[in-house]
Amino acid sequence: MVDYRGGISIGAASRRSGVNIETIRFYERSALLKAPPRTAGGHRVYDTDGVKRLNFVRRARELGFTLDQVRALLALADEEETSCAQVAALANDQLNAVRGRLADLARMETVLAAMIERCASGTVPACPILEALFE
Amino acid sequence: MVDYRGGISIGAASRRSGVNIETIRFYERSALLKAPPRTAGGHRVYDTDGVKRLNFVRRARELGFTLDQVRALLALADEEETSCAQVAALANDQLNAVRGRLADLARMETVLAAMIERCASGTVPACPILEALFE
DNA sequence: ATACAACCTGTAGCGGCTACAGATTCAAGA
DNA sequence: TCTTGAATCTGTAGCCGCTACAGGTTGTAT
Repeated sequence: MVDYRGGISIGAASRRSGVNIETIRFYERSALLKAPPRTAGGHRVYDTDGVKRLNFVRRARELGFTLDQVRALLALADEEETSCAQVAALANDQLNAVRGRLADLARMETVLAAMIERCASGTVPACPILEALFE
Repeated sequence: MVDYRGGISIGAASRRSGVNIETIRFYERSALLKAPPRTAGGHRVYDTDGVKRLNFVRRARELGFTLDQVRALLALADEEETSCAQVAALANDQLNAVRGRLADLARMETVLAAMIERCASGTVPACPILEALFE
């Protein structure tokens, strides 16, 4: 009864942030999030700030930032004078990485579509897809 | 001198196929490739067919097929009557997966670019990127 | 014969989770 | 208050697709 007062359980924090319970614990182990206070019985207690951070991590992850980058972003967010330039630099790196992957996938799409097209249209003896892979 | 005759070493096969030596051994362990014959001393010996298969795997991987899919493709390639339809089905699955990932990345690109744009243009008090991540 | 590159096996690590097992604690009803 | 049953706890292992060792053995050129 002297429990969770004010705060919420990890399950509730998970529901509110959209971050899996196991993942929250994993983030804590990975020093991505600092360990929250505990109830007398040892259960983690989260407050609104904790949930905010979980949301932050989830959104950053959805944008493809690595855990290292998220750690860096969180550190910057915690500084007194937020240096927007450093944040923008990280975001720019990530934008470039995303664009690189987009280009890769676009190439893959083109090749796959062409292979399937060739397969559907022709009445070739051997499978043109396998042929293409063997070259 | 009774070695490698006809065939080539794993290093040569690696160079010719563009597949890392360690990765070749990993593929063998993963039952993706069957174990090649050995020299008297135990070194792997590859022939042109082996190199062909390595190239096949590399190309399939470059198109984003999982190792399970590559295994399936190789199995289909080894059948007497190659059922092109099954191959095409696998390729289609992969095309859909690629398109899904493309859509995800496109979304990520849009959001990142918008965040950076906002950061560059405005002379806002707090960093707009961090704000956006915190929402 | 010697040197040294290339190869061998086995194991462990990466990132980013996810999935247990087995023990404990919490909250609600009787 | 007692009892259930859900939620939480820790610790460990697994997933994919490699990559990187360590420590030992072969292959080849001089």
